Amino acid sequence: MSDEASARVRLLWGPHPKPSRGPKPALSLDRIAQAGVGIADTEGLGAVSMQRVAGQLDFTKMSLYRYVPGKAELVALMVEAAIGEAPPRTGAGGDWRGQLGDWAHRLGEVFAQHPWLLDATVGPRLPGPRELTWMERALAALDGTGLTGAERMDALVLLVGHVRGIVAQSRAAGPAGEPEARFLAPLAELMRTHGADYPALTAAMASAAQPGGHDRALDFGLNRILDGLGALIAQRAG
Amino acid sequence: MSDEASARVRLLWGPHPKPSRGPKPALSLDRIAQAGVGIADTEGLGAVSMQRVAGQLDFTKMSLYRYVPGKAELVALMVEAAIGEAPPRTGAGGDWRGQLGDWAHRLGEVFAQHPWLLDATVGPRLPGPRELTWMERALAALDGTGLTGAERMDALVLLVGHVRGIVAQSRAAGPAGEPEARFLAPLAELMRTHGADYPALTAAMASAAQPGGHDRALDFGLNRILDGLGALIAQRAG
DNA sequence: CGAAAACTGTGTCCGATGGACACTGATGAT
DNA sequence: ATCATCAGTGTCCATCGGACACAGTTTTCG
Repeated sequence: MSDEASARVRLLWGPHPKPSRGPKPALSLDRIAQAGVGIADTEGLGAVSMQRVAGQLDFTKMSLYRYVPGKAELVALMVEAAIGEAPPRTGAGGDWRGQLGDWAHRLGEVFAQHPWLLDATVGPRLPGPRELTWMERALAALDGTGLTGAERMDALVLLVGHVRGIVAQSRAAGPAGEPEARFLAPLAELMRTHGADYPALTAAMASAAQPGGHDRALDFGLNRILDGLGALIAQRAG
Repeated sequence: MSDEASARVRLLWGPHPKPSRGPKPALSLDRIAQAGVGIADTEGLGAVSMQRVAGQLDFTKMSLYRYVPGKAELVALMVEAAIGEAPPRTGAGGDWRGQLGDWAHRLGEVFAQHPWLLDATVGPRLPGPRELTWMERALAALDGTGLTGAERMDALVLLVGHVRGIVAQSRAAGPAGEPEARFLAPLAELMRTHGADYPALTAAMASAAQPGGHDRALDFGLNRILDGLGALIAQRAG
């Protein structure tokens, strides 16, 4: 109804009526989004500002406002650009477990390649077509199981929450070389001084510093979730 | 090592050596944190700025910098203040399932009361003593199960990820009255126009608009997780 | 063919943000 | 009594997102 809201929807969902008169646009939504993604990939979402993105494209900050209503919408475009095409349906129709596992792994890879997606997707926002396609794929994998629609949505939220949690943890551990010393070292120092107050935590961390890393953590939670879902599905079927 | 990092640790973990000479401080870390929490609770984390918090306490913005190195540290204090005391150990020592379920519910309540905690706890940061105590409680519940330390950590990440996911979803749905129309209505409109491209999603959403709400969604995922953990624990024991 | 309309990109301005720094006072140890 | 120490203030700055008016360019219509 409100044209501001509908403009926001149209930006992500189209249509994009191309103007007939006037000079041809020198930029495009795609180029702008890509520039933003590039900055966010290398310097984080905090480094993405209007002037920064415009500068990357050798344009003025205000030029961008001809294409994008505001920064929130720019970030939305960046999310759609970074999330990429949803993975195609894999495996047979009945193998919901394999499909969901594969889906979660691919989602984890996307988050790993664009860690700022975590920051960009907190809070209420409007999903784009690609994001909805991702959701569609996961939900379609649960077709044929006896789960209700609400349960399928809940299972999806559960999966996404887990992947996000793993990525957040892996980002805190600092795979990008040096940040490791900025958060893991102070925490290790803390455990050395206050560790006595957290016996279970110290015990768990002592044996948690294993190889395998976050892929193992992702698979651990994933297997628990899929086991739990499997139990429910089997119960519904039997 | 760096005094900037150690100052950040000392802010959350103490000690706070009180100065002998000079005028007595008119403010305190606690009052500052509480003021910030109050603002964030009513207007969101975005409304929290140095001047805003200072104004709430009838002080100048720069006064706060006598107590807090910067805004990031202020937010860290707010998180510690809002997260509250960790729940005491409940139930018997062996009832890991009941304990974890209770723990997750209490964590969900904290997030529900302070939705901005979602925004404030993205990205790498230094945990405070209360936050670590929360973690300690959950890990302690898994004592006696045959899980390794790494597995217990993974289980914790899994639980937290789920609770966060549920809170994020419930915030998007908009429990606070009017925001519902700003994100659910456009999405419903989208499903009406583009719904044909997302058959599984439309089917799931159609039956998902049930009563029960997010408590049900929280319990659904929680039960799946606990079922999955139970299967692993039983396997290790047997 | 010429004029008007529509559109693009730019320059300038604004309020608010986080933060640096020098300064004035107040206080307590010596 | 003196003086180092510390609290709160005032001023200044770069940067942020964004509003607005303007000049230049291109297409359509009279």
